[in-house]
Parts: sequence; structure tokens; C-alpha cells
Amino acid sequence: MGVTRTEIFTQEQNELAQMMKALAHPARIAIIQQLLKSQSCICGDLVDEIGLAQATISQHLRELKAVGIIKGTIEGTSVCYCINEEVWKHYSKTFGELFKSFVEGKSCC
Amino acid sequence: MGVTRTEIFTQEQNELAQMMKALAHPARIAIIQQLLKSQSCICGDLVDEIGLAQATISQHLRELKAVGIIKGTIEGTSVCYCINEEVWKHYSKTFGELFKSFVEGKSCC
DNA sequence: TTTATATATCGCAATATTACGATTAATTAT
DNA sequence: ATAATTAATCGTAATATTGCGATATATAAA
Repeated sequence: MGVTRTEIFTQEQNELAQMMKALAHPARIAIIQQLLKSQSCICGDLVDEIGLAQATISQHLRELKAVGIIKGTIEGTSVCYCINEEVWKHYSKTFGELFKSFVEGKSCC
Repeated sequence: MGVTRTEIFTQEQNELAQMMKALAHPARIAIIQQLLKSQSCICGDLVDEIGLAQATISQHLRELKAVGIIKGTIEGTSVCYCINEEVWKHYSKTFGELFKSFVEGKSCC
């Protein structure tokens, strides 16, 4: 009990859920929004702009990196993060397909 | 420690995160997919098709209902669930806007 | 009224997430 | 070499989520 039973779901369902989960925290949304605006992509700037501890931001960055949605490049003593275009497009397409699969007026109640 | 610090984020960021969270579980994705296919929308059928206990499915249904993405109608002794069109469109639009705000080739690393 | 059926809720155990201080590791500047 | 700077990781506490059996609730059938 207490563990998500991924084995009973399809790969697609698990992947969709994982994608959603990666963005299911306001700090991670904030990070993504910053990177989309594409000004400061330096980790330290993200720490300043979002009001969480450095360790916490680093943890959120790791989660986003784990699903591939961002990538980081070391620049001297700091790290520059940005959106991984390829993965971002994949997310965009997958989410888009889910939402467009809704057929207007088909609701039964 | 251990509580999401919603107070330091914008309403938009919190709302986006909450929307993602509602769909951040394969069982809830599976439920939504079933309702999109719009055959069996009866709770009991969902329990049969997804392999989780009745209590667990009921809990996931409650979470989806809590964010308004589905609605349930009592039909005799059973309950018919379906997508809430209005809320679904709102989700679709909000997610769409986030993803289309990505500017091609702007990544700095 | 009694019984059967369907769903929601309660209570609990297992696990996961969030946050942060402290520390480590790696690079740059002195 | 040493100190300063930046980010990752460790360890831990607080809280949230997941799953399910048991029970409650509500309607329908007998």
C-alpha cells in the first residue's frame, strides 16, 4: 500500500502522468516560466527570483532535468539551464493530443 | 518544512501546478481517457477496467471532481461521471498557452 | 420492511514529496 | 596554494499521497 501501481497502467498513461508530475509544483512552473522568458537561466538567479533555498531549487532543477525537459550547461562556476527544445515539443504534442481528443457535446451527463 | 510554499508564487503558477497535479497519476489519466472515449462512465465500470480497489478509484474520482475537471450524476444506485466541458476547455487553453509560449531557437545553451 | 447493489468515507500503513541547513565538489580569483 | 563563489548532494523533519479493508450511506429490488 502507498505505492503507485504503475504495472497495471499502459506505458502511455504512466508517461503522461510523469510528465504532468514534473510540472505539478509551482516552483517548477516558475522555473519553466523563467526559462521560457529566457532571461536569467543561471541557477543562482533562479534562486534569487523564486524565494526558495538554494538546495530546494537545485532539487527542483534535478527533477526537471530527470524528465529531460531542461538541460544545464556548466559555465565557469555557475550553471546555465534552459529548455530542451526536443523534449518540450514532445510534451507539447502529447498534451495537445490528449486535450484535442475531447469530442464536443459527447458528455453523457 | 515539507509544505509547498504557495504564498510565494503567483496565482497563475499555483493554478497551473494544481491542474498538472490533478492529472499527475496514471489512474487519473486512465479515468480521463475512459471518459474521453465516453463509453462506460459508470463508476463501477471504471473500477472494473482499471485494476484498483473501489475505494481507491473513488478517491481519484474525488480529486478530479475537486478541480472541476469531471462531474458526476447520480443514476439510481450508480453514478455516471463525465468530463466537465467548460473546465476541460479551460485546461486545454491554459496548457496550450504555456506550451506555445516557447520561442524556437531562443535557448541559450 | 428487508435485502441487494453501488458508491463514498474513515482509518491506517507504506511511501513519496517538499523544504532547508550543512556539507561537499568544482571552478575561478587572489 | 589559498580563498571565494557556485551548485549539487546528504540528512532529516514535516507533510502529502497512495492504496485498501471496513464501514457508512443511499437507492432499488424483492
